[in-house]
Amino acid sequence: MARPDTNLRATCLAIGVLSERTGVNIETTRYYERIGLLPKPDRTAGRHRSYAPEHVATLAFIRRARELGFPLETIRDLIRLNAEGACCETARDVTAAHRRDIRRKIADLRKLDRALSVLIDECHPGKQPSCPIMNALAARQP
Amino acid sequence: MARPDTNLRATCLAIGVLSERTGVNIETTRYYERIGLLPKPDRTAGRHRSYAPEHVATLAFIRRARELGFPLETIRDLIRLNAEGACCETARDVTAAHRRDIRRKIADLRKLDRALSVLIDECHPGKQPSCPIMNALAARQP
DNA sequence: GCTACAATCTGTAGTCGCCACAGATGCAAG
DNA sequence: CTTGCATCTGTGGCGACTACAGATTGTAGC
Repeated sequence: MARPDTNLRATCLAIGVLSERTGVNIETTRYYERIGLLPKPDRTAGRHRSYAPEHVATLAFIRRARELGFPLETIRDLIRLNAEGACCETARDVTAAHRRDIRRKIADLRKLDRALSVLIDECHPGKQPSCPIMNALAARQP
Repeated sequence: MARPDTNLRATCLAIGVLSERTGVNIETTRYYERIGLLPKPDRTAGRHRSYAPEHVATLAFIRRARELGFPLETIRDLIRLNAEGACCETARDVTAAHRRDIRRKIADLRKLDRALSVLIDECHPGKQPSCPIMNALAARQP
């Protein structure tokens, strides 16, 4: 009748197992706890952390959000929203704002790409008296 | 005959003037010196930094390279290359490598953009029982 | 020369999101 | 009981700055 995980302890995980299961580095997990992103787990008699299933869920949540590039402070908000439920609109807004950030970064990087490409295209090693790339960097007056 | 800047001191700049002229923050300029990117300038009797024209040129070089997104360690190499002259091929290689980095970052960000867009498109606030964004983040098993 | 006030000085700590280490414990198997 | 791995705490590093605090120095007006 009583299955093994009727015992609460049995479902709890050491930090190493948690790490493997979620793909989050041990040190990173402790870091998340330190900054208050992951709740403090119970401890064993010897002060080792003992993670309950909800910790696994939260850490996996954090990992997936990180994979989507959300900053930790935003993830903090998302976790709160998720706990509150009924958050679809806000979640959408937060995600859309994040996508705007990403797109801004892409635009910035594309500008760099174009500028670098111009320099590279101008540069024909061995066929010019001076290097266009170095000239651009060392330009007297822009 | 003797023009004002026959006097060497006259062409030297305080850090504030250097900062304005190159557009590099004062603190940043000192930081570049600390990490050995910008050579240490002479000092006045009162230990204030006194920058010669070559410092202006180097700092302007650094600034332009930073605007192109080169990391400081690469800029260190570029400065050395520039001082050595006859560097066109290497400069081109360094720039091309940097462009590859930029393009990799763009590709990564575009992946994020697409993933976020899928979530945003799936999310229609008020028309669904649960939020697709939150479901994706809190997914039981990926 | 004196007095304000601005500029500069040094040194340190904070940012973001981790990762790595040292040295001390804890724990489980043989 | 010992061996050897896991975990503990605390600290410092990364990149590229920025922001102070508190002490000097430089300079302009009087």
